Amino acid sequence: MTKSFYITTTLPYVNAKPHIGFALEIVFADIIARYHKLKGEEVFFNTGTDEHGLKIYQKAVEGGVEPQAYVDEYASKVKALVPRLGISEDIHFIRTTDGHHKAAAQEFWKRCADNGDIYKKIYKVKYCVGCELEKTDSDLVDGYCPLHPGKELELIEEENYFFKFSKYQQPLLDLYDTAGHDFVVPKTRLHEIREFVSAGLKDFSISRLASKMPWGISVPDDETQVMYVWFDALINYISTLGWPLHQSETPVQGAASEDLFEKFWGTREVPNGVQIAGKDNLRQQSAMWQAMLMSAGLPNSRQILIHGFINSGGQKMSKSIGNVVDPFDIIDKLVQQGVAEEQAIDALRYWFAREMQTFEDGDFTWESFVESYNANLANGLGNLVSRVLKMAANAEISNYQFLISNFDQEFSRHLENYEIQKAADWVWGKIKAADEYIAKEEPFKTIKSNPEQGKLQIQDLLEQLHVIAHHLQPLLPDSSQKILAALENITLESIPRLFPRLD
RNA sequence: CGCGGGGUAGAGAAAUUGGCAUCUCGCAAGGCUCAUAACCUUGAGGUUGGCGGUUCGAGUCCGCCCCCCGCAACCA
Repeated sequence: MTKSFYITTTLPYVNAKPHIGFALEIVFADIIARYHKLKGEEVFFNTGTDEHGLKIYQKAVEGGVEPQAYVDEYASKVKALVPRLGISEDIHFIRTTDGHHKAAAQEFWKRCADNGDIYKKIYKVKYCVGCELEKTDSDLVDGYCPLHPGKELELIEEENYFFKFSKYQQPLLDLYDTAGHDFVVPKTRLHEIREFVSAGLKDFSISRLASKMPWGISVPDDETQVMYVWFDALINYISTLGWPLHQSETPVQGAASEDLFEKFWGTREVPNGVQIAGKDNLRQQSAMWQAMLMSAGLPNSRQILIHGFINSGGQKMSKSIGNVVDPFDIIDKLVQQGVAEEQAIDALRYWFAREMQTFEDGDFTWESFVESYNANLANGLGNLVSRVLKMAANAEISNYQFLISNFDQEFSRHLENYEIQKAADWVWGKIKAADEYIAKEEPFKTIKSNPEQGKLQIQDLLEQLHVIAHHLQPLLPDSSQKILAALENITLESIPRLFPRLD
């Protein structure tokens, strides 16, 4: 039986351009998805857009458009950006305004309610008249809104539905103990969430008054309330698989036609869902969502991967500092300097994979990006491809029967553990080894003194290059294909010039 | 004493169970000419934040102190 692999990103909220952090996340997910696909597994790779909520509603109203029209426009923009990061073409893209998602969210709610985990409670919110917005305690500075420090906050009461998160404290702790040390990766995040849950859980509100915030999914059997955005958003992980198949009377456009849920999300005994998210999402992914799944009587996730943040010039990216880095600006900048678009995309993917420590924070500066590009892509990979293929063409070796086309064990182990940086390091170790081989054996000399021996050395190098290109497939989909294609039929004219040096 | 993560050449990072402090970039010298002014070799550069302890031996284990960064719940 073919193994099945499921991975999902979080869904970006559609009120702004996708952030570089999301680009990092989806590229990581894509590398992992491609790896599993190349191993012959059946892969379901999910992303999409989170489209409900107050902010979106307000933006739409400000712009004088219907919320649906507003999110349609943004969703199509996000969707269009996906191929610009070299993401697998067969990725599934779910929108939380899709009909089958809404139906799934309502069914999910019902199951939690049937299990006695949803109740109504008066909810007090602090409201800043200046901003005309609700404020949470963490928004406040010394008890005042930082934007309107003089104004007293009003206390508003409204009745909302709450989810019995507190009931799941022990079940969650049990889950962390039994699901394995790699339930949350890296371990330190598992430790963090365990500490958080141990400290005690408070029930949280999961609805809003429809009269105040109409842009959401209706609460079943209560037209006056809509679901609070992220309660519905998390459910996309399974609604994308067509859950709950048997509850949907009429097929909805975009919904899966076969029962993909068990195949990819797995069962209680063998959970199979892998989620990747930023460190800001640790609680939602590994505590709240897990409690929600338990409440609905569904299998938990298999694994949750928590990546770090990208700082800019040593500081947190923020609009007020003006140091926000847009991933598409990086690509555009490379293109302006003469790098082909696909190569620019691969260069960005390279940076995410190799220059970011997979689960730690990283720092982006254009200078260090260029430095790493020149050292590893231009001088390292690109130059090696040129010199090896040129030698082969000169020696009139036009093709060669390659021996190895499996992933190396060590490389595989790194990717199975989601250690993307270590996997990339492995490949660049091979590149270095090939350069050293050339310096040591000097096949360009041998070919003159002892043609037969020289040919063998060059074939050895072609083999090494083939191994490198094979292992680069998940990381640099375009460049690796160009190298593999060039190896098929080697001529002086067909040598690809990958990653021209930047000034 | 709220929770968690850090501090290792100029910069960024590695270092199984304690066992020669290593790698990349940058810098200096040499080599090579197949290659994208690339590639290879060698070298300079360190009190591993501080003090004390355990040990034949500590970046690693223990104690105290100093500094940095996240989180602190309905910010999606």
